[in-house]
Formats: sequence, structure tokens, C-alpha cells
Amino acid sequence: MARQAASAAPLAAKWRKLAEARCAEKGERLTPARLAVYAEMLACNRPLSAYELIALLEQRQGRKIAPLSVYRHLDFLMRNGLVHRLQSAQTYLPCDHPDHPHESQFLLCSSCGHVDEVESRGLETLLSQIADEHGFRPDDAVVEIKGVCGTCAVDDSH
Amino acid sequence: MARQAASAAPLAAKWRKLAEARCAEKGERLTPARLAVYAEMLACNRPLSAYELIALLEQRQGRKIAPLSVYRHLDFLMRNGLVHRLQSAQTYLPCDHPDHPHESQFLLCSSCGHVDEVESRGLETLLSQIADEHGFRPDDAVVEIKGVCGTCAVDDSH
DNA sequence: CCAAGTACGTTATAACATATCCTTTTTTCG
DNA sequence: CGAAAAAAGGATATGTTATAACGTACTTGG
Repeated sequence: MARQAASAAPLAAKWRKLAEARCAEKGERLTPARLAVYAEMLACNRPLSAYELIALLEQRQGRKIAPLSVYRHLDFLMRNGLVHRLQSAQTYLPCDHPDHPHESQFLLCSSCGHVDEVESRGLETLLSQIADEHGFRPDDAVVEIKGVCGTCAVDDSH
Repeated sequence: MARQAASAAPLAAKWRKLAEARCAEKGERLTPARLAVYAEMLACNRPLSAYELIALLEQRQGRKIAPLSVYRHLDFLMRNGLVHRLQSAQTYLPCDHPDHPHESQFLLCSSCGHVDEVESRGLETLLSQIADEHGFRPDDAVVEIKGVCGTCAVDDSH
């Protein structure tokens, strides 16, 4: 039986289609190199630093990859709402629900490293209000809550 | 008249006393080196990268300063609530009201670079609620709103 | 004094990100 | 189609941010 050359991480059709749709909307080109970075991030399913991502891609593809390439691909993916950057950890994470543009808030577990992406309209409203009270016109907000997730809290108590 | 050797930035008594009080509470030692970093940050009155701070201190003191020294001093100042780190900009800013421990939120103007530190109990409550809904125990939250401040917005409209 | 702990200096290096320049690929349009 | 333009990607170098590892000196408290 033929073995396929594993030059890219497997990518579920669901995610590929969403990604294609998001890029098509803006007339952006979702090239194989870009898709490979996105697939790798989804396959790994945790926040990755740019250099961790480089290492994974190099291993997968069996060749050297320059940091700049990955940063360009990350920029592209962020620009199109497929990937977020965690500012407090300098890592990158695929968006959990890239079906629509949105602001996100993150819950970062300091114990297991898991990150939960949540979307709270109430919070966004309140942030706008706060900005408004200070005569400030907000463009975009970073909200990253560090703490311990439910699973780890349960484990702690044992 | 005697000219004083300007080996440290001038530091208003108000800020020095607050800093001393904060450190005394925790039995921490506010040494001259630490105070010099704090004074420099207050004198500059804008977010500084660690390396900008190094350059300023080197100029002021007329000698080389190792990055690690400044990072240690910044850690100290943050640990004692005198300085904040802006996660999205990788810069450091003296706390606006170090008279009590608190969580802060920041309004960062992308036009003039000014940063406003605000404290919203309502926001903190809402963040706790959101965490709670997700079974998450929060330790600390990063909230940084980027946008355009009132002053710059007025200028824009001309 | 002496031991322990904290602060700080020095050198080196790790980790994160971008600049510059050039080649390849894709698109556009006569 | 084929030339020009635009977008993407590769290679090399460098800039920026942060920490490791190790040693010395300065408190502090018995």
C-alpha cells in the first residue's frame, strides 16, 4: 500500500473549508505554505512560540525554514482571523471559532498550559464604556486572564 | 554654587515615600540601584523598553549597565507594585497610584503613545464572573485597550 | 565573628522578531 | 499568448528582548 509523504499535518476538512471561506471573503490567497503552518498549529492544539512552530515544521518537512517565513505566515493567518497571538506569553494559537470576525478573551491555565478562548459581548460593551468615560476611542483590546482551569483545580485538591 | 553630580534622576519626595512604604510593608529593601531605575522611569513618564531604560541609565550614570541588572530591578519594582509591564508592547511603566495594591487596566494611544492607567472594579467583577462561568480560578488579568486618546482624536478631526 | 540570605556585577547565550535583497510564482491585461 | 506587475517566498544577516550561570560583596541576625 502506498504511504503518503507526510509533508504537512493532516487538516480536518471542516477547518480547511472555514479557512478558505475566510480568505476568499477578503480576496486573500491561502497558499500551501500558509495552510501548512495553520495545519501544524491545529494539529498541535496548544499555544506555540514561533520557534517551536519552526521546529515542528522543519521536522515535518525535512528542511530548514527561516523565522521570517513563519512570521509572515503567522501575520497572514492573524490578519485573516485564523490565528491569535497571546500577548502575555508571546505564543500563537489557532482561533477556536474562525467562522466569524470577533474579539476574543483568553483564559490561560498556569498549571496545564491550556488556553480557553471565550467571547463575551458583555465584556466588550464594558470595555467600550470604560474607554468612552476616558474620552478614548478603542480599536482593539487584549484580555488575557491567567489562573487555574477547572480540571487542574480539581487535581490540586487531591 | 555647587552643582550636584546628576547620577540619578530627580525623584519627588511623594513618590519616594510611597515606594519606601510599599517596600517596607513587605520587608523588601529599596536600594539605591533600584531607586535609580524607578526614578528614571518616573522622570521619563512614558512606557520604556528595558533597553531604552538601560540606555538612559548609562547616559545618566556614565557607565555600562548589564541588561540583567535592569531586568532584576524591574522584577523587584513590579513585585512591589511600583511598576507595570505592558504585555502587548513589551514595555514598562511606573504605576500611577502605587498607594495600594491593585489590578490595572490600560488605555494605550497608538497615535501619541500615551498610556492611561485605569482601575475599574466593575470590570474586575465581570472578569471574575466570566472565569467562574468557565470553572476557572483567576489569579490575574491583563487588560490593554489600544486605540486613540481624546487629545489625538481631536487633532485628527482638523 | 560567622553563617545565611539577598543583592549585584560580568559574561555569555537563549528566545523572539524584523530588515534587506533577490528569486519564484501568480495574476493581470494588452 | 506573453510581457509587466504584484504577491509570495527564500536566504542571510541583524536587531530586540530576556535569562542562565557563576562569582563577589554586602546585609542581617544568631
